[in-house]
Amino acid sequence: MTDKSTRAQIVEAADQLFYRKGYEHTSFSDIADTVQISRGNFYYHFRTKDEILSAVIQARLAKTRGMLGRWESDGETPADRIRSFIHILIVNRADIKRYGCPVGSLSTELAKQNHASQAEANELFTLFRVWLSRQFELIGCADADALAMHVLARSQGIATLANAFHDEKFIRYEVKQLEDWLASCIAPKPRALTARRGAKRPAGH
Amino acid sequence: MTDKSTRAQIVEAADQLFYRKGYEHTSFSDIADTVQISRGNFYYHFRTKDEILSAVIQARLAKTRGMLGRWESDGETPADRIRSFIHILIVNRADIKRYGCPVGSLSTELAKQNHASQAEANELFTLFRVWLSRQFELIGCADADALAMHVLARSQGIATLANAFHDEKFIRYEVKQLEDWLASCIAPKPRALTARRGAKRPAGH
DNA sequence: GTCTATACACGGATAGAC
DNA sequence: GTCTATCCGTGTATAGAC
Repeated sequence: MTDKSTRAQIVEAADQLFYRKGYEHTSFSDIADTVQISRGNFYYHFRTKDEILSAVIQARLAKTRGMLGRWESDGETPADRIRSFIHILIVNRADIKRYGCPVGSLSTELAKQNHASQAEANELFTLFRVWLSRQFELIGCADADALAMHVLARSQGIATLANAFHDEKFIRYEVKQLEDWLASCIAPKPRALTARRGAKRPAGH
Repeated sequence: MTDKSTRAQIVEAADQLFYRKGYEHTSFSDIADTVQISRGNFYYHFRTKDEILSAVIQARLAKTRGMLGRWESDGETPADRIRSFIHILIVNRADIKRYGCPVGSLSTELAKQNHASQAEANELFTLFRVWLSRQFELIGCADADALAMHVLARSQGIATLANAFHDEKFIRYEVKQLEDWLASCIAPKPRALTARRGAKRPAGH
């Protein structure tokens, strides 16, 4: 199974490079050099660069599903799980500062190129969106999806500016703000932000 | 002055294309086709692609300074001016949905490429940052710069997700949230978010 | 299954004619 | 000031040897 190993190595190397240099800015040579194979050789494993991208996205999707599953089982409460999500900004702060958010920056790049894998890449966002939305539903929030999108947007903004200004402290500060927002959001006093209509927990879907 | 006209046309075309397709993804041919000149010709106006990028950024800086100046004179209060900033998300919602934020997406792309014009591009962010910060200072907020960064980050996040999900409604919803946040932020009740220490208005700088 | 050799297209860049 | 012709590097892709 040297084949599988080489293929996996290519995907892993491409994953890193696409994140750090961007998809288009990464060349076949870049990948080949990292994996220590000749350029000609790895066309045996992938026919086109697009195929590599697709494999990379699939790998990221699988990895993300695993992570969400772990948060699901580890987190005591839905609020804890949402905090797990917010906390990745801290965990990955060094990379975010240097390369931005892997999900957001890829999505942005592919959107500009009208790339075929655009939809595939957005699945990553959707994964987080649906997962976050379910947590907010469990808490009993009315506009669970809107809240999920809000958390996603805040995270993206933090990553973008931390990257632009190369500022880790900013991440810590804004993460704190976001955590405070979450706390006030899930335990609303009489005068809540959203029109409170009690916890609606749809059965299906 | 056909020279100046052609040069201006090139910068304008490049500006559009860099925004819509990204810097690297835009080729000399793309620009030449738009301006209706041959590829060879426009080397008379610019020596390298990087020079075009630099000119584009300078043009955007000038345009932005003009816009900030207009907001400055048009807005009655600092809060009005900040609302002007937030409101560009609405004004440009169609473009943002399709191409994201011109400032953020360029900054992200250049960061990944370690491009020489990275710092130049970030000046655009700084322009907004300093301007917003001054408005918050005028209002009398303690952490004016942090608030400015917060507004910038929220805006970036909104643009990124609106672009990924091709969703204009999301922009409207989040802009409303941001405006509400601003209102609560500049007129804090006793239990304010930040440790209130009264309005500190530094004279110098 | 991995390598070398090679072909092809394209983008960036230059020289020189008009 | 604009064009054509051309060069070079490199990203992409294939064929075929080992």
